[in-house]
Amino acid sequence: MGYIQRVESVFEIIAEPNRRAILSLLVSSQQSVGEIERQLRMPQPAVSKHLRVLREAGFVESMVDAQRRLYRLKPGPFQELDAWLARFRRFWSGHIDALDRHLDHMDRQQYGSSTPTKRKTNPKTTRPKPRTR
Amino acid sequence: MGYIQRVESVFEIIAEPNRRAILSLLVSSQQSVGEIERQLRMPQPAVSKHLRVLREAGFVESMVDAQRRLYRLKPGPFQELDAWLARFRRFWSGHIDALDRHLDHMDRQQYGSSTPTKRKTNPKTTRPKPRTR
DNA sequence: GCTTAATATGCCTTGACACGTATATGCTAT
DNA sequence: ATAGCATATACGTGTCAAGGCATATTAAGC
Repeated sequence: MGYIQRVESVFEIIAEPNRRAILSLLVSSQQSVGEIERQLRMPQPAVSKHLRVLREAGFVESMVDAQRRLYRLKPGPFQELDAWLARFRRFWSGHIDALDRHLDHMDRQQYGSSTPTKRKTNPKTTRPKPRTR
Repeated sequence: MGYIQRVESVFEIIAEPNRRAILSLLVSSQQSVGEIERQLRMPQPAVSKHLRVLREAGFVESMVDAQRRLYRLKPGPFQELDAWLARFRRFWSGHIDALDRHLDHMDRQQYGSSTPTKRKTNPKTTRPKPRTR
């Protein structure tokens, strides 16, 4: 962990499972490093390192309590995540019409979410020779 | 990119900036690989690889159109992200009372979100000798 | 058949990051 | 001052994934 202030995006921060676990712990109430360490069965340096990343990214803030540090959530990055998600929310929330418009924007053909190794031959679609480039 | 089906979490998927860019592109409408390649100025193999990751994670689905593949969004993973975020939503959305309750759950002391290298001496707090462990 | 366009995949390299361990720093009470 | 607890940091290491490049696959038109 060098001295260079790596500005990681909020997305990279929450990509780490242990960091998400810490955040989930802090939802109930603020916790000290030792409490987090015990509840998550995680070595103490790991907890401190993750907390540092979370703190520098604005997810948490720390408070001095004798020898301990109490950590609690801060809303900023969560709002940022929510703002990003909002752009995609029209695809599922509320009514389905936005999704539907998107769906039959094209004639229904075979859709698959897995690997498209075997392709169906599609003899009916006659298209001009591609010269797009 | 081996044959092993690596089940990455949705969080790891959207941690990649280029993948987020692709998802943002697909918000407006479905796009072919070539269109994404040109708009994002990204080499084609990179686009295909990211699309594969997104497809296997359920973020997008592909549709055959002659030699091209049209990709469009799928709602599932976004709902999953939204569900995770919902647990933290009480910290900022709606009324502030939930946040406030959390705030003055402890007496206000010095809070800082940056590195706590210099600590203030806190002479008033007299505590018993720590014997927790 | 061949050629070209469109997309997918394989291989290799490189860099970032999480982890473990040891150590440093800070605080409190005796 | 000294000891012990709590937390932070430094260092070395391994792993994994993104990027670059070449190549394979598929489709369409000649």
